[in-house]
Amino acid sequence: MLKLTRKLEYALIALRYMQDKGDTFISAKEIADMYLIPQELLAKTLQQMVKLNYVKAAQGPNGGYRIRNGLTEISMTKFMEDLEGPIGIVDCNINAECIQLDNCNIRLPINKINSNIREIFNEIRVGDITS
Amino acid sequence: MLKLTRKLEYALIALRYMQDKGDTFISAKEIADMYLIPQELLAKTLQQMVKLNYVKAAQGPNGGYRIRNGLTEISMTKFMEDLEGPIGIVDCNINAECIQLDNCNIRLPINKINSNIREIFNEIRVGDITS
DNA sequence: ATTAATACGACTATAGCAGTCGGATATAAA
DNA sequence: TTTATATCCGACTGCTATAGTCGTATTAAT
Repeated sequence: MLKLTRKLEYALIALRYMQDKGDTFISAKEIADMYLIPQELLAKTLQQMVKLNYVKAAQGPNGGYRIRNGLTEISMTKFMEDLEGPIGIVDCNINAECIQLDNCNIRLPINKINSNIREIFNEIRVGDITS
Repeated sequence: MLKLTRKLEYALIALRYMQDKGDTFISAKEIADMYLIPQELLAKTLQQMVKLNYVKAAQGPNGGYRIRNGLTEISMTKFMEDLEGPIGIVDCNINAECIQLDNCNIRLPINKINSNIREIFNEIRVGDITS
């Protein structure tokens, strides 16, 4: 219950590591070996972050990934939702295809809680974790 | 990501319904029919809440469940953890069997976030949802 | 007795997540 | 110009927590 995904964990670990390394390109392999993360999975995650313009990639030998400038300023809500889709502690927060809907007797307070959680992550920046 | 379990949803829906009905015993079937919830699953959840002394049960015809007095005052953190075990957005919040541990470079900030989330649910009482 | 309810353990099913594999492309260095 | 090392990307398999089902026993009102 209320778990983060591994992808998110791996992404944050990688970002923090790259952050420490400054401007040089770091390969997925290096990070995977360092933190005992499945390399393929981490690579895919990094590639997704390339598309999101979170990191920059360089191919070929001595290639790898480098963190984008200013990334640390974005909120965790944006970061998480970019990687994993909308945060919703129940399904109707996301797709609203629940057979209940109006009938549901806990909908409003649950929605409120969901907002609270998004708010928490809004106030945390990626840099708060990776620095 | 960051989902509540169905069990928890069903429990809250049931509690709210029972709350509205006052002192009479309500059968699992009645609630299940009303909210299109799998009856067996709801029944098991209610039975778990009996053990937790959250609700009182009466067997036989006209039996069912009744909400315990004062239940609405307990925190959502306690409620959720009683039903589903510890809240932990990552595994090391719970069992600490991670191969990383000291090596992990995001452990502290992630732990902090976990505390924040537990804090949110600490400040919400069950009655805030069921009343 | 019959009926309608809880009690409870064992079982199966599902789906989202985690991880793997194969092959293509790019590029730096030898 | 060949080789080695990296990203890129889609398809695939595996796993596990959650979700849901079933059977049987027990209880109690009518």
